[in-house]
Amino acid sequence: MADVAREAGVAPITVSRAVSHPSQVAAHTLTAIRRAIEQTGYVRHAVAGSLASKATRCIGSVVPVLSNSIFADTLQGLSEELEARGYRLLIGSSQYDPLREQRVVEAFLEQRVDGIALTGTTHLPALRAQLKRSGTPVVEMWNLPTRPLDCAVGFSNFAAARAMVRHLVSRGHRRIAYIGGPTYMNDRTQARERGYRAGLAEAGLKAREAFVRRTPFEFENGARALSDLLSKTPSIDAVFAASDVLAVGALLYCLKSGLPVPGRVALAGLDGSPIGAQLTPELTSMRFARREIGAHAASILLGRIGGALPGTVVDLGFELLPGASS
Amino acid sequence: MADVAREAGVAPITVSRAVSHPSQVAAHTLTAIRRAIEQTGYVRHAVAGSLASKATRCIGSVVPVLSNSIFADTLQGLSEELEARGYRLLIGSSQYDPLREQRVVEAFLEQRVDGIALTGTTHLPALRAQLKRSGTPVVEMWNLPTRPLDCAVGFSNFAAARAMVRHLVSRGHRRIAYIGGPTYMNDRTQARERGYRAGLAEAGLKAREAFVRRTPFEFENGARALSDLLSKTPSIDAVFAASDVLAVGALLYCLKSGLPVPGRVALAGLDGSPIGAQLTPELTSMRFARREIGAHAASILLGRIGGALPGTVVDLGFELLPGASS
DNA sequence: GCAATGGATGGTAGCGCTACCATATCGAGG
DNA sequence: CCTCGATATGGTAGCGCTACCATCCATTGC
Repeated sequence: MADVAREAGVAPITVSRAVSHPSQVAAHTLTAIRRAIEQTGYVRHAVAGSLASKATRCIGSVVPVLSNSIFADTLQGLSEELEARGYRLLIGSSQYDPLREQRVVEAFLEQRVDGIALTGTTHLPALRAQLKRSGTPVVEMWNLPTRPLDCAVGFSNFAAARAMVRHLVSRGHRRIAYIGGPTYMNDRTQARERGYRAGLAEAGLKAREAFVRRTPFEFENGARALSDLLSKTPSIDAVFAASDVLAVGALLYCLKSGLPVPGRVALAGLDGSPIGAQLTPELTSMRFARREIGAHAASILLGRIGGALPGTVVDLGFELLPGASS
Repeated sequence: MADVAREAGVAPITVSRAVSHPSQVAAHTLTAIRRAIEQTGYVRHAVAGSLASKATRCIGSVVPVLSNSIFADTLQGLSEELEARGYRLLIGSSQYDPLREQRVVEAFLEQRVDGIALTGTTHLPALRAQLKRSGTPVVEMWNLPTRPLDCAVGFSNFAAARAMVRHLVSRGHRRIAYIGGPTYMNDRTQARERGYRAGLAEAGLKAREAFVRRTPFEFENGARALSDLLSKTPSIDAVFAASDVLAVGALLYCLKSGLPVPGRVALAGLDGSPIGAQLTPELTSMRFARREIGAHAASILLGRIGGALPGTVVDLGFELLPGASS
């Protein structure tokens, strides 16, 4: 930077301003500095800048996994919105493990990110304490917390699951089984399972533990769970899979086995994934505002960085996508 | 840090060592410092550390998109390997736009990442120059460059595509159409298309432009392209889709339309995506070492940071996954 | 015509850490 | 007993930038 300043015939501080706050520098000075930067091949040292300004212009985000495209859409929304405002996005994955989540967040705090976006509302108490102590703005995504850490944006996983069960009931199904993800430290999955039970209760149906399967989010597991349900409890007439990965796996299993859907068993998912819409029969699912969750999360964080108060909770709702599978 | 030092009764530099190079500090001192850190709630300031040590222990990576799980696997491999060695991964997406790739890399260089992992071997000349000038270790992934920027790890997209055409020919298909991605600044897609033509030429078949479709990687586009091919050139007996997203879209279109596969038209993809294996008929595809590409990229970069010379190029090959769709 | 105003630029100090060298301490060996 | 080397700890300087205040000049209003 000293080189650039010498080359342009100005003080280093003016170069700094030309790079970071161009509006505060006269047009001709700016031109001279830009040429000098070009000539010297200067690359701004963001690390030094962050240290001096006490702001990194980076936001850290934790998602369970990258391989599930539902979170990819949210990250895309986050990233685009942040980039437009001159911020960068750091991404970490927790692999659905709260301890890994904590470690990723600790690394973010060491990097002094200006804000953090977490997936879900269940976090280790130690992590909650660390976040509070650090004073870093935080937004929880993909569910509505009863007690937000700071801010949140998402939808009610409980209500979405209940609505899907209502839909299945309205289609005349009564013996509705459930395939969902593991519930340990996963508020979204827990809420969906509770929504399933609530939907049954509402319709005067009783929830049977024999109708419930919990398994990691992989196509094969959806297929395996359905096959198991059909053999152990053949009386079922519908399956609600609380994730499209599992639902698609189940549906493909039916197609492979020649089981009519919804003739033998009706199927419904959640998440509104693109692949479900391509299948025959089209998978009944639930659309969530995946991209918008990210975009809103970005806005909320930037607002908080700009001085807005914590406590914002945004509900983006959901939309039923009825398909021929139910 | 000064607080911690006072609390533990040592000099700040000893605290620094306790955090960064614990082996150089006596056991009892370490214990005292650890307790002091606990008590004061000290969080290491990685930004200041990076400035002083001239090393950020961060690697930047650019992928075309996050929503395609094939790159997610590579990122997972990268991330795990890096974490195990105390490095962190920054992720940026180019959206298949070389200008965006350049901007993402520029941001990485400003952050002074210790290494960069790029997807593909086609980059804007300005970017190549910037990377050379910066001296940052770089590894190109997912293809074998004729002229590597620095190091590379991947496989021959050309040979993989040609092998798939050979497979289709061996199954008796002669009028083989092609559905691939847009070729602009995308070396993988270009190589696959060349592989397709080479495979045809080898078998004494001539490549017809009317048999070729180029379209962005979305399920719907695979379906649309196949439908278009079947109506405009109904004589085709096989389609090679140079990406599983397009191939799955095409296969689902056949299932929906009641077209027998491979009876009416045989189908083959590339990428070995999990969904293709779940379909009926199972999609013929090609497995690439997606995770290993990332893991190797990490090793190579860390080697370069440790002083290894540039020029390493690793070919991880590919494996044909014959399915019932061809 | 002169103070008041505002825009452009510069000097200085310091962000929090670590590299480098210096120093202190201890036990082993001659 | 003294030297030597190994291990543990400390002092100092500086990484490259920006916040803060000061300065300077041109313009404006009365």
